[in-house]
Amino acid sequence: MNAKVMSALAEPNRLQIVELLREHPLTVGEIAERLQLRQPQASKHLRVLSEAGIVEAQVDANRRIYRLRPEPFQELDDWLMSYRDIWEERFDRLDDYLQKLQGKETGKEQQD
Amino acid sequence: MNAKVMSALAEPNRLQIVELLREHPLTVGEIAERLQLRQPQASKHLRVLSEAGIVEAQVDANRRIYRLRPEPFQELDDWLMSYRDIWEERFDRLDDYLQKLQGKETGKEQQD
DNA sequence: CAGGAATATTCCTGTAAAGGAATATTAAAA
DNA sequence: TTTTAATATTCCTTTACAGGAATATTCCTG
Repeated sequence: MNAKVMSALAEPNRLQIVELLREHPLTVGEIAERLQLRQPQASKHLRVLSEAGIVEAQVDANRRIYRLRPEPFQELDDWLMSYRDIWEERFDRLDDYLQKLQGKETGKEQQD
Repeated sequence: MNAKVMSALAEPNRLQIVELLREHPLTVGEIAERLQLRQPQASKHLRVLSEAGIVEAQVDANRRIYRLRPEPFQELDDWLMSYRDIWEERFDRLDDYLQKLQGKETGKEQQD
């Protein structure tokens, strides 16, 4: 997984921007308004999201219409899939591991 | 989605810890060794991960065996699913939106 | 109980990043 | 061409956080 994507999403306002854009693309001004942000901060956050590949802008004269890009979401999904064993709770190899640890010390003595 | 989870995963070392733990639970010392971290830094990162609910420790006398918790991964998956329209690239409502923008201005004059 | 191993915590410092305010840029409109 | 709207950028300040080093804590073992 890409730490840049994660850190872009780590900021609450940016996460909210992404949630907003889930509905449909929006201009900077609309994003700022809906999220009660000042325009410059909105632009800055959008820049970070953009550099992380999470959003892209379509230029429409004066305005930029921002929308989500699918790639990071696909990557995130791929990454998550590699954890399927864990989050489906089929993950109980702890006992095995404890035994392995015991194994290293065995040869000395065995209490219960 | 929980921004706390995201920001916990935003730090590269912590992301690596999670990737390590995907295989199986590990002690602090082992994590530190494999990731070339000093023990205190490993402990600190594990604390952050722990407070985000991403890992939990099982106490084994002197040592703590850290393992992943399934919940954040499930949440992440749920969150991601709400973006399915986007990351499956079925997301092309931009045209609609542009028309909506045009609509607001229509009534004054219409150039192409 | 003394010593040592594994881990956590604290204190310090440097740095990155977020918000505020002001300003630059670009394109349309008058 | 001046004005205005939309957006981006810069500068400044404050704050959060990561790493280093030292130390505290806990538990085992002799």
